[in-house]
Amino acid sequence: MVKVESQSFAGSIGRGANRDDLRQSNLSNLLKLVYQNRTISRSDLTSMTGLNRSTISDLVGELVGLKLVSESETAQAGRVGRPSSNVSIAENIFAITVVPRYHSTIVSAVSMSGELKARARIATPIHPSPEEVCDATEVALSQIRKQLKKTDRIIGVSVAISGQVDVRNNSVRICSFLKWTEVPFGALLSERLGLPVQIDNDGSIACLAESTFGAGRGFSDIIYLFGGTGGIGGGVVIEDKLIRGYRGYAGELGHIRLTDSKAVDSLGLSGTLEALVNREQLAEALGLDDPEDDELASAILEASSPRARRIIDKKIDVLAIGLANLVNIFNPQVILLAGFLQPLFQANDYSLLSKMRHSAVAGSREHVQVRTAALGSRILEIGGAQLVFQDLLNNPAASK
Amino acid sequence: MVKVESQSFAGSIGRGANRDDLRQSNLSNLLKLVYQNRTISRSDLTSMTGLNRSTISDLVGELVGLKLVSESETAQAGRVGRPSSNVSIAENIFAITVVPRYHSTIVSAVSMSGELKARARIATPIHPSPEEVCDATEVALSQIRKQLKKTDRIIGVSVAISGQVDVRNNSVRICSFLKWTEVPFGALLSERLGLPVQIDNDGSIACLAESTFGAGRGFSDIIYLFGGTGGIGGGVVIEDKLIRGYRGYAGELGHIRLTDSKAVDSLGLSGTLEALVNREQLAEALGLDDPEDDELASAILEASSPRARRIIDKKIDVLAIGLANLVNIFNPQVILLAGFLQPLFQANDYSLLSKMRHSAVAGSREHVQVRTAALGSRILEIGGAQLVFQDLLNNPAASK
DNA sequence: GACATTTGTTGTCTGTGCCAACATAAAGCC
DNA sequence: GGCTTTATGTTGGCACAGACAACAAATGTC
Repeated sequence: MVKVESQSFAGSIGRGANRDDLRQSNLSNLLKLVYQNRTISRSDLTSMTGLNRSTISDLVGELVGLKLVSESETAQAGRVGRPSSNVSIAENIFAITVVPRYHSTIVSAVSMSGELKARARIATPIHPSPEEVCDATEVALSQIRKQLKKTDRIIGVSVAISGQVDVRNNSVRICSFLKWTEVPFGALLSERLGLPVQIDNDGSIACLAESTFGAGRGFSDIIYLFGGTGGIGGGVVIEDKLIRGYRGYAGELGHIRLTDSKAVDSLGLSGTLEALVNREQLAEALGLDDPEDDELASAILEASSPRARRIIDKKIDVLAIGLANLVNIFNPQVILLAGFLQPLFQANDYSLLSKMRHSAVAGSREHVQVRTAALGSRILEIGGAQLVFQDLLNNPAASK
Repeated sequence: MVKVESQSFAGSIGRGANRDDLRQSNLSNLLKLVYQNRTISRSDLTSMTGLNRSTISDLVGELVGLKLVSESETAQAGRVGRPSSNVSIAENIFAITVVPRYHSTIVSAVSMSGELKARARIATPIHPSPEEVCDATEVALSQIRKQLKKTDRIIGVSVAISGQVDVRNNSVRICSFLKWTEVPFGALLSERLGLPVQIDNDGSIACLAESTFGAGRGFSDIIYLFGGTGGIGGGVVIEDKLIRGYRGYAGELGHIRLTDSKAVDSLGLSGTLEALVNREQLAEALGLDDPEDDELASAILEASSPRARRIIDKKIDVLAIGLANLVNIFNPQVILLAGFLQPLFQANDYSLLSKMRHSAVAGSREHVQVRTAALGSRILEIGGAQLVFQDLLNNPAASK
């Protein structure tokens, strides 16, 4: 599981730890295991944590008391010995995810058990003001609340921004798509809804989702690259942790300069990955006008005209160099490609891989795998929910 | 302080923590604080850890019992109240650092208190075999042992390799300067000396030193770039932790491709930072033949011929783009430049900074600082020693 | 049905850090 | 100098988290 905040007990130098922290740390670890597996047996918890049976019993009891997990009946049998009881994550704890898009804002309710229980799409102007997004979210939330049960609890809200987000101040630094600059949207929306709000870059959110529940599961060092209409975004996971940098702007992988080309990207930077590999150019080369994602994907895979093939090959070459740079910097286990980068990879994986390896240093290029992302269109909801649950997972006892 | 290994208690999901781990974690934190400050008062330890006075008393007592620290007299006065006693790191615990160079291998003994107590330089061939470096180290070590006292303890050895090191297997993947490929040098030297041996990339070692005791002190997100005869190496610290990647090859910052240039670097990769910004070209442009570091530095700073200035400016431009890429990827607090990159920066810092900012994304470019490195020619000894002490610092009680 | 195997529960124990009270050592004040 | 004030070290008792052992419960095996 990928951790957003390093709360790991006594992690940073200086702070000592007491018995209370010990308890919290163990509770947190246990809850994370249950969250990640949705349902898990107590005996598995025992063996995975290495803690004593009686301790697990005690800890699970506390989590049950906090109504964060529930114990269900044995279920699985067939093995010798007394069957172990199952522990399941609560199904009535919800995160609200907000995704502003063209023409509309999409708000969803995702349970801790991973279910998307309710969804509302509210029309907004093409370049909505912060207030207009707040309005839309408020309306959507009231609609969603009606669909939830009385016992359901909403614990927080996340917003996926396709731009730069200052995660320390919970504010949008710059978002060209929304035409926002320096908007303290976290505080704004939080005051309006009366709920804690976390905003984050969409690439980081998607990376979080993909690394925990998607194709990155089980890997500790991951690079995630997403190609969309807004450009190329992504995220980096190192030792199971999403890197954020000093302010949270880390991971602007699309704006890495690779060549001397004068072509510019969405931020006006020239010769970058995003400037040379983008959706519009591909759509144009394939004769498509504002295609859907899957439409573009099949067009890329089935392209036959020499011009289109040439352009696709060129983009693969540039992507290969971009990936090689990232391989040299991070020595990752796996690179995940999403959005239109996915069909680009599939169109000629051999070429991409061999050219990437050719530009990468010996050690790092040997083990690295390139894969397509596994999560579909709901990825921002999955990642956004995780962002919200993270606090709870890190500090279960505070949820009273 | 920068941690090499994440042992941070309950850090990775799954493993639970018991009271023993709690104690070890607190002991470790305390020892790290003493190590980092060389000498520190008990009251400072209390306030920095947040632990109780009596707990600190107990823990320090245990560290004294382990002979890892010693309590000295009050020393500092002037403030009201009973003066706090000082705790100092042991001065008789040593790390051996091995640095293979042209014509010789340099072996040093560095104490935990940061003192370089003994040093031996043994002549070796230009491209020594692993066995020849082992031989040299063995001879040097016996010389060094004579200079140490009976009570001095050597706890481990580190080797700084100017090449790719698989830190998992403790082996050299490839080192062009030594002409080694796939050499399990850690095991080799360890068997010969009967001491634990850790090998690592010189850039990582230098980064470790600079971030803990040098110009990176106090920063949590650091990029370190070193320019030497072998090319450009470096390291990256994120949230106080040196990134290693899957195998330990991370941080090959010199081999990032920036342009379409056909110039190749030491690994044969074209258009990379190292291919375009290197020592040989600078020396040649300045009319120097195999200059010393300081000689080259002053020549860069005092260059007057138009051709030399033009070449220097060109290199600054390329460096600016390289730094901008790193800024976009990592959103660091500070970038540290060492080796010949240092005078290059000083030659025209305004140009470097403005061009770097021009190619970087808005958020990240605002806070980032560029500084020159603070540690001098002993940096590999300082960092290498830290590598050796890391294990002890992470697990003080095991040192019995 | 007897037995082995695995898991959950309960009571006891150990050890770790906290706390309060006291002792100690300095500075400030008269 | 003697008093108070302030800050620190020390000591004994305490609370509580997790380990451990013994027992109970639930399943499979013969």
